[in-house]
Amino acid sequence: MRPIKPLARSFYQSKTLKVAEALLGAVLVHATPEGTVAGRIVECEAYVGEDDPACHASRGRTARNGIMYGPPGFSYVYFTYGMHYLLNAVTEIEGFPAAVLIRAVEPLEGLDLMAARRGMEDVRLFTSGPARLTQAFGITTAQNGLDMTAGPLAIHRDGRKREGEIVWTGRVGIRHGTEKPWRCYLAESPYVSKR
DNA sequence: AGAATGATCCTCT
DNA sequence: GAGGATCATTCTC
Repeated sequence: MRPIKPLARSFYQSKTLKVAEALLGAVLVHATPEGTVAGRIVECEAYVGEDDPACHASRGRTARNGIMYGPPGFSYVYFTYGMHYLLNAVTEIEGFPAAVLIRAVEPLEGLDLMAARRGMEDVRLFTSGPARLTQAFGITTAQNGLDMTAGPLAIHRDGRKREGEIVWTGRVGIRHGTEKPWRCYLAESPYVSKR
């Protein structure tokens, strides 16, 4: 009943800010042998090109950030703080490094599996943060570089009309580039990460 | 307020 | 190659 068709590559091959806003309300799905989990995206951030000081590509292409230089619609998953994985969707044309960080989703399917992976029962804390959601979804660097227009990790358009107001603020958890209002979220959602 | 915890990258040899 | 700073965070104290 859920979303059937993943968002196409053309959706991602667009201005990153536009993609970030359009992803609000879309549904992230991850199918694994353990089961399938799904959640509605309620918070995103844009990281745009080598001139964006907060973007991993700000110091040029490396082995780690190479995925962002590739074609749009692929996953960019990286490990940070010695314990956390963060999920991005690559945007814009091939050769231009940019991506949208998925910061929070509203749990829709696979709640039991999310609880098991998170080791807690509070639904509000399952996916309300970029590292929380990757843990709940079972996403690690094993999922880096996957084509999200097809396959086990994908983002689907939600059939429903998007409800609620969209808010833009500065990005969270970065040192440089905090003045750019490139974080967007659904104002009414209780699953937005704090701050 | 600070610890946890390790991959990555920069700056030297 | 080795050493050290830096981290798109979360949880607990």
